[in-house]
Amino acid sequence: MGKKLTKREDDYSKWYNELVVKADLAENSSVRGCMVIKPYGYAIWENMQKQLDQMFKDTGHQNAYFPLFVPKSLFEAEEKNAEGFAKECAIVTHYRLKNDTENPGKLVVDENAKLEEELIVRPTSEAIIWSTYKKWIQSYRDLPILINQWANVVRWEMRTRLFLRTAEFLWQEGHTAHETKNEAVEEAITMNDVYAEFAQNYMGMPVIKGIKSESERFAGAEETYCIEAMMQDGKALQAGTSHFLGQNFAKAFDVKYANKNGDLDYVWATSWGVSTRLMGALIMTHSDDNGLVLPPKLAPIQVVIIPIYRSEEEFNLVCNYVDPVIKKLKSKGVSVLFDKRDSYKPGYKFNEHEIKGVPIRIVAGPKDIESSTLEIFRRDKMEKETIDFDKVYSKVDFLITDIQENLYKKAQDFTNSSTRKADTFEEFKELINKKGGFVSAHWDGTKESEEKIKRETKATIRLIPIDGVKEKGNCIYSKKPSQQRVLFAKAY
RNA sequence: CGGGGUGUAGCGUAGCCCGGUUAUCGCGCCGCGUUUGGGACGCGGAGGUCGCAGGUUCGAAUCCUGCCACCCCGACCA
Repeated sequence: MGKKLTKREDDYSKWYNELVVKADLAENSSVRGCMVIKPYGYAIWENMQKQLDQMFKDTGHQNAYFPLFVPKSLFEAEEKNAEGFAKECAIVTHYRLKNDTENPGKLVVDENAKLEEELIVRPTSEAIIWSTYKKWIQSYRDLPILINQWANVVRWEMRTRLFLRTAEFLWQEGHTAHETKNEAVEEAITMNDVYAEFAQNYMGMPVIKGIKSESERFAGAEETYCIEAMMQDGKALQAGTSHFLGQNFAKAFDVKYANKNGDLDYVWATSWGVSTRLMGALIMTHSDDNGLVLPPKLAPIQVVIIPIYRSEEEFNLVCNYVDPVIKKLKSKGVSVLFDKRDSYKPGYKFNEHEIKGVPIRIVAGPKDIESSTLEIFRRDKMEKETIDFDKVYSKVDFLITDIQENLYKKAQDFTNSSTRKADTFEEFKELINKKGGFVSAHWDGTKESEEKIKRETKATIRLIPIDGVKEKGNCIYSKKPSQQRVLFAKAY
């Protein structure tokens, strides 16, 4: 496994990359900007998916699937949306290859197979979905439409990074249509709350809820709600967004419904999404120099059991000893791995599972059989203790809850201590450059100030807090009056 | 697309400035044996178009030219 990881500030991105690779989550693929998610990483994503999917269903949504390709004419229908994504689109122009007559064994694009109309590989699905909704919606009786899709999208980013920004990524995107503005706004807020709940209760990651400034808003949205998290290097990460789209897409795709009075009106829309970026957030929130640290609720393996033995007889004794533990934990829904590989020594296994972030480790050997005990270890605090054999079930129960809570609390404390107030631009620059983290400061609400602050400090407005206290003050940049503090940070 | 850097075994690297036997070392991999309560050890073994294409030279990983790929810093972004 080699040398230890180090989370030094100047080495943070190296630390992150090594962590992803060593923990066996993912690696760069041979395709530009794309990554391979390995089985262990995918298992975490599946746990996330499962939970989110349930939460979407609990809020009345259904899953569906729409095409990967978006004809250019549909893509350009909503102008702001199209403009926002135009610079990062993969485009299908041909549909056939042929043998290269000059280079035997090689293929070239068949110029005769040029498409009449180019197909855009979806960077997001509003266009293809709204062109479909047009056919589905005629009356108020057809509303609301509350649909989610699990899919991959492609955004041709200049610079990519495992999980945080890849050219292709997996995500879910919800697309809803409503009769009234209020209903749509409420939907967008509800889904942002769902994301926040998921992040905090399942990922153990504290987030701050807010709305985006106009310049950070999703292309084509009237309002973007978001959750933002603070990473261990003091940079912020946008973890999820939920957009109130107004009637922009309804107008672009001419989606009207007859209301109860028989009048035609455009429908109101929302869209919302989270992606495999959440994996990056999870990694950067909890991990330490010993490797990944996973919250029990999302860990593919919650408990790993490692046998200690010298001979086959001893191995069999240990197997018999832990067999009831494995069975009972599994019957209680705990995910258990009995690591009986003979090709690795215990010390190697200890480290491997620590790097992979397995929350709880149980070790059993001849000494334990003799004294009716087990050794139990918790990854978050790196502490081990010896417990009575009979206490193992209640101990595991306790640890699953306690580790989950402890991780959240630790991250919460970090976020709190990384959030500071600034009242002058000098103070602001000092905090952003020396300490990082969130800086809470007054802003006059203009694009100009926002842009100038960004240019001078590289910090952006991450969000205007939803739960924030209203407090009058003066913009740190322009000194013009402001009604509320907003959160700035350098961001991923 | 601008600025900088790097390409040598699956991974990480030495050698390059100053050309000269069979290209260095570590990890990993394979075999045998001893080991197994915190990343084992010994012995043996496999694995290389030195990024690609030209050029200079008796001779190129090393010098020259062109190309390609990747990484980092900007701009762009979930």
